[in-house]
Amino acid sequence: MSYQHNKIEPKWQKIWAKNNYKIWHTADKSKKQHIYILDMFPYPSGEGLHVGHIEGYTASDILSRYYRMKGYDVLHPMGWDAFGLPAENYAIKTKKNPKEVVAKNIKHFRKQLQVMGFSYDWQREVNTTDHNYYKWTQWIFLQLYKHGLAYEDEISVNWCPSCKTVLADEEVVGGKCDRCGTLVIKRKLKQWVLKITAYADRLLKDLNLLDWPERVKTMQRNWIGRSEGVDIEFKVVGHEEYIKVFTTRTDTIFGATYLVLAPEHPLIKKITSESSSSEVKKYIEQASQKSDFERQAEIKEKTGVFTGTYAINPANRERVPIWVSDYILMSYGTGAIMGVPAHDERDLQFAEQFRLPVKEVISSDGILMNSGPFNGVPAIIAQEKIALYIGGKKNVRYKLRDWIFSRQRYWGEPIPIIKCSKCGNVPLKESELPLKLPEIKKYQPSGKSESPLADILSWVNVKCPKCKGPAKRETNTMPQWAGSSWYFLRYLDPKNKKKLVDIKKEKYWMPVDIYIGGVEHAVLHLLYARFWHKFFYDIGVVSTIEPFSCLINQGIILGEDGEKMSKSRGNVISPDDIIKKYGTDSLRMYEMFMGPLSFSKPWSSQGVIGIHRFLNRVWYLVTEKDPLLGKKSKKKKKEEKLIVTAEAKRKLKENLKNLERTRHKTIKKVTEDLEKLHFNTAISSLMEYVNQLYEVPLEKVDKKHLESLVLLLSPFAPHLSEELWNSYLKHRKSVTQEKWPTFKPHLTEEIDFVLIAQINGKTRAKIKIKKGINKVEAEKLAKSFSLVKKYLSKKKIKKVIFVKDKLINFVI
RNA sequence: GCCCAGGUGGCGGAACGGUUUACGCAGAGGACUUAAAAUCCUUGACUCUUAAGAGUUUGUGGGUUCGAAUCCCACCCUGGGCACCA
Repeated sequence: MSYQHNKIEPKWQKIWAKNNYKIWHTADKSKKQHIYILDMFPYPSGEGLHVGHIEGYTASDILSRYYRMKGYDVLHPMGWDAFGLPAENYAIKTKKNPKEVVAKNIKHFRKQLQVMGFSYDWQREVNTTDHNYYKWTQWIFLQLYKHGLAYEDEISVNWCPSCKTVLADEEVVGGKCDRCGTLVIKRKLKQWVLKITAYADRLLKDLNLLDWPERVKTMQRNWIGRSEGVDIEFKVVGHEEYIKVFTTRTDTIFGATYLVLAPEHPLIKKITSESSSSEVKKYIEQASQKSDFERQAEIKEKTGVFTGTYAINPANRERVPIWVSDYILMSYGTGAIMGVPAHDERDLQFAEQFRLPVKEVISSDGILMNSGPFNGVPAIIAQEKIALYIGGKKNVRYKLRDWIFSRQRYWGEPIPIIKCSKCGNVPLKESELPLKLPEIKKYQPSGKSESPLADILSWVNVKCPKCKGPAKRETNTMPQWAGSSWYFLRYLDPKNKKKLVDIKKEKYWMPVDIYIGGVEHAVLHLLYARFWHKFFYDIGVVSTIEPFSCLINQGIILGEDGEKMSKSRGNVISPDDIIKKYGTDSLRMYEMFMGPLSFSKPWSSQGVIGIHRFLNRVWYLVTEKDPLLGKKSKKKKKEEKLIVTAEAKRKLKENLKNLERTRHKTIKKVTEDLEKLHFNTAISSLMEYVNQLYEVPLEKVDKKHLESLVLLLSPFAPHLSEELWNSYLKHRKSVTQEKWPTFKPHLTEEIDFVLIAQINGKTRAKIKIKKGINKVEAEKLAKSFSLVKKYLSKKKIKKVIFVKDKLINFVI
C-alpha cells in the first residue's frame, strides 16, 4: 500500500501556513550570506497553474529550501502580474469586471501554489493592479517624463483590430497580434513612447556581464541590432537638397547605380519630376495601405517607381536615378539607401526587376576594382579610406525602436498626465499619486483609438494644474509590461510608502542571484526590465546596473505524445489530477527527475508512478515497515535462516561498511548537483542510496542513514520529509530549519577501483583491486589474466600506458 | 537565407579524453496471491553463436590520440529564434 500523501500533505501545509507562513519569512539583515531566488511571477489566468509553471517554481523552491538549510538568508517571493489584455478580454467575454476576475484568479493561484508546498515569503506578495503598487509604476513614468525619456509622438503604429489597441513591436509576431492572432494593421496615432533607444548601447554592451543562456543574449543582441556604418550625402541634380543614406559597405560605393527612398521619405514630394508625380503619388498611396505582413509576403517580388530625378554619386560623380520602393523602411537608418546590386541580394533583385545597371566593384578575392583611385585596395581597408574620401560621417544605427507605451484599454495603469490646450502636457505631482483607475461599468474598448476612460467625463475633465483652465486627463493606459518591469524591486520593500525601495535594502539584495522563467520573455519583459533598471541606476534609485545576474529558462513540458500541450490536442496534463493520485511531492519530484531543467521533454504517466514508487520505498525504509514482512512464504523464511552462513555474514558486514561511504558520497553528489541545478542527477543519486540501503536488513540500518536521507530529500519532497523527520525520526524542528548535512571528503573516495586492462584500447579484463598500485604491479596483474595473455601471446608490446587507479593499456 | 541549441538503447536521460548506456520508465522471466493490483527478486543495446566467445554501436564521413560520445574539420537531420534592418 502507498503512503498516505492525502493525509500527510494537507497536514504539513496547514502547519506551514501558521502565522502567515512565518517559517519562510526572510530575515532581511545581518546574515553574511544571502541569496535572492526569483520566479517570473505568473499572470493569474482563469486556467490556473499548469505543469510548466510548476517546473520552474519547483526548481526555485528546491534551491530556496537548500540555501536556507545551508544557513543563507533567502529571499523567495511571489506576486501577480495582473494588468493587461487577457484578464480584460476574459472579463468582457464573461460580462464581469476585470477587478473581480483578477481577485478570484489570484485566490485560486495562491491556493494552488500553497498546495505545491512552495516556500514563499507571502508577507511580500505584490500585485501590479493594487493602487499601492501602481502608484510607483506611475511614479516611474513621471521620472521618465521629467528626464525626457517619455514623449508623445504621432507615429504609424501597430493596431490590433480585435483587441482594439496599439501594440508594441515586441508584441507583434509574424504580423499578427501576440495575444489573439489577428492580423495587425498600421495606423497613424499620437502615442506615448519611451526612449529605450537612448539605452541601446548599454543594453547591448552589458549583456556581456550576464550569466544568461546564450540564445537569450543572442535574441536580445539581434533585437537591438547594432550596426556601424557611414552616413553619406548624395546631391540631388537640379535641387538644393541632399539625400542622406546609411551604409555599412562604403567600400561598394563605386558600384552604387541608383538610390531608393522609403515611400514615407519626406523629400519625395519635393524632388519628384512633374512627369512622374502622378505615378509616384499612386505608388505611395498603395504602399501606405499595405500592412507590414503584406510587405513581407512580397519579398520575392520587388515593387517601385522612378521619381524622374537623379543624384550624384559622390565617389565617381556619376548620375544615378532616384527610385521609391517599399523594400526600404522609413523606420531604419535614414529611410534611404544607395543601391549596390552587384553586392547586395535585395538590390540585385530590384535592379533586375527594373533593368538598372549592375556594376561589380569587388573581385572574388576581396580586392576593389572599377573604383577609381581605390582599385587594388582590399575591401576591408577601403571601407575607412573611402569614407574619408567622400566625407561620409561615421554613425551607429540600431534596429531597436522606441517603446510604444500607451494602450487604448481600460485595464492598465492610468498615465499620470493632464492635457491642457494652453499648457500642453502637464504631469501630475508625485503627491497626487496614485491616480486610481476609476471603477466603471462599461470598459469595452471603443475602437476609436481612445480608451473607454474617455467616456468617464467626471474623471476626464479636470482643471489644468498650471493655468487652472479646463483640461483633460490622458485616457490611455500603460501596457502590461509596465508593472512587470520593476516588481522584483518592490519585493525587497513591499510596504514602503515613501520610496519605491529603500536603497539599503536594494544594496543588500540586488541583483537577483537566480531568475527562473520561460524563454518566451527573452526580448519583451527582460529587455524592458533591463531598460528601466538602468534608468533607475541613473537617477539613484538602485545601485546595480543590471537586475538579473543569472537567468535560467526551464524547458517546455510536452504532452505524452511529444507534442506541445494544448486543449485541442487533448494532451494537457492537469496538476490537480496528479496531486490527487500521487501527491504534491511526487509531482514536484517527477518534474525535476524528467531531465535537465532547460530541456524540453515529454510527460510520462509511468514516470510519475516510478517516482511515487521511490517515495514509497523511502517511506517504508524510515518507518521500518518492510512491505514484504509477513508475506514471505514459510519456505522462503526457512531458506533465509539456513542461508546465514559465514559468507553471508561477511558480506553483510562489508555492505554496512560501504553504506557509510555511500552516505558521504551521496551528500557530496546531491550538494554539488544542487549548486549546479542538476536536479535530475541529484535524485538519481538519492535513488542509488536507497537501493543500497535496501540491500541490508532494515533493522541493521543505522539511524544516521535515515536522517541524512530525509534531510537530502527534504527540498525535493518537503511534505514526506517533514512527516518522517517529525513523526518517525522524532525531531521537534521543521526539517527545513535543520542544517544541511555535511560530508568528509576522504570518505567519498573508494578504497577499491576497477583496473581496466586494455589491448590497443580495447577492454580485455576488469580487475577489482585496492587503489594505489603502481605500473609494474598493474602490468603483472593484468598479464596474469588468461584473456590478456591470449591477446599478448606472440605479439610484441610496443608501449604500455598506465593511468593510476584507472587503467593499463598495452599497445602491440 | 542568417544566428543559437541539440542528435547516446524501445523511451526520458547519465557520462563530457579512459568500462558507453548511471538512475528511472517500458519489456521478459520468476516469487507472493484463488485472482488482480501492489510489492520484491532476476534479466536487460545490436549481430553471429547451443555456449564459451567474437564482432559492431553515441546522426554520417574524415582527422588528432595508446585510447574519442567527449577535441578538430566537413556534411546530414531535428528544435528554437530572427528575417527586405541597407
